[in-house]
Amino acid sequence: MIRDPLKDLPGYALRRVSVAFMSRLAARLVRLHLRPTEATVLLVIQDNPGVKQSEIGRLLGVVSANMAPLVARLADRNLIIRQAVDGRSQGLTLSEAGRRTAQKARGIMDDHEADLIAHIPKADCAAFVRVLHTLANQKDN
Amino acid sequence: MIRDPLKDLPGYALRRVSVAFMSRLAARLVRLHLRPTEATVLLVIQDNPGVKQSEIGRLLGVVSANMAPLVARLADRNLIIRQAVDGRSQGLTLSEAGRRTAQKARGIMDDHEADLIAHIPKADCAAFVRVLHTLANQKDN
DNA sequence: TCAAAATGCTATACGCTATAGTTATTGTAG
DNA sequence: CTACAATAACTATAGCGTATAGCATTTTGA
Repeated sequence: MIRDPLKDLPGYALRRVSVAFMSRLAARLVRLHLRPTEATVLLVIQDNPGVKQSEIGRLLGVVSANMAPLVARLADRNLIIRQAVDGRSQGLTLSEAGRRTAQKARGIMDDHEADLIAHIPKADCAAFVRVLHTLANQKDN
Repeated sequence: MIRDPLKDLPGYALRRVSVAFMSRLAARLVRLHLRPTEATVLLVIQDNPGVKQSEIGRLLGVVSANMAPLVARLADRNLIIRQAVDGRSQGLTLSEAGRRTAQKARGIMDDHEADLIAHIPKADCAAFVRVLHTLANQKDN
């Protein structure tokens, strides 16, 4: 057995857990031909009809350069509808197909979150979630 | 303010925290011209002189196809030395320069981990670390 | 001894991230 | 009202970590 110098680094464990978690989520979403980020964008639009893609980007921490092709893909698949709200920005809404897909995506993501929770010892779960939210809501750059 | 349907998903928070954490680590390591994975590989070699790259890959969860160019880069920079242990595998050791770099990398990573810990409310820190290790050591694929 | 496993490798692709730079529109301060 | 700054959407490009497929060689073990 070889020594593991990263054994005791919480940050490294965080990274490993996140990667594994994300890859499982991606595997579940292939059924809908959605990438994880695409799915999250669909959910945001579902909850905020008429939202602008720049607003979604700010919320999710996705720069506009990456929002553009992402939104274009969803529009090309007729999952969302773009309607100009003024000369430079468009409001995004789910199409009928988009609503169905978003609903399924929500189910998948909820299941996936439930799986995560299920693997956490009950006694520590609340603290764990609390810390994650603390860290996530820190203006960490 | 727009609604955030991901607000209450711990898994999503996990992902965001991990990404932010990694990007800060990467920023700190540019000084050594090391990527995060390269730094972790250096540390593993430092702690396990003569280790084979296949062993490192298994430990860190990096497939051999990705270990090959990674190790080649470190060797090209004369940070590590490859010595054949048999016809197909090589033992990896740090060079003098590699030892210096690994030492600095360890310092950076320790500081980085300390920063993470510092941002966690003390009361929940132990539980948080416990959960991370639980999740990390689950056979999650 | 011979087939299976292991090792290192190339080529290639995907997903998320980022920066730089463009065009057009809107907002605002003088 | 004009000039300048900010906003929005976008293209092009790149870096990093991840993955699969396939290959040549060597070692192992039934």
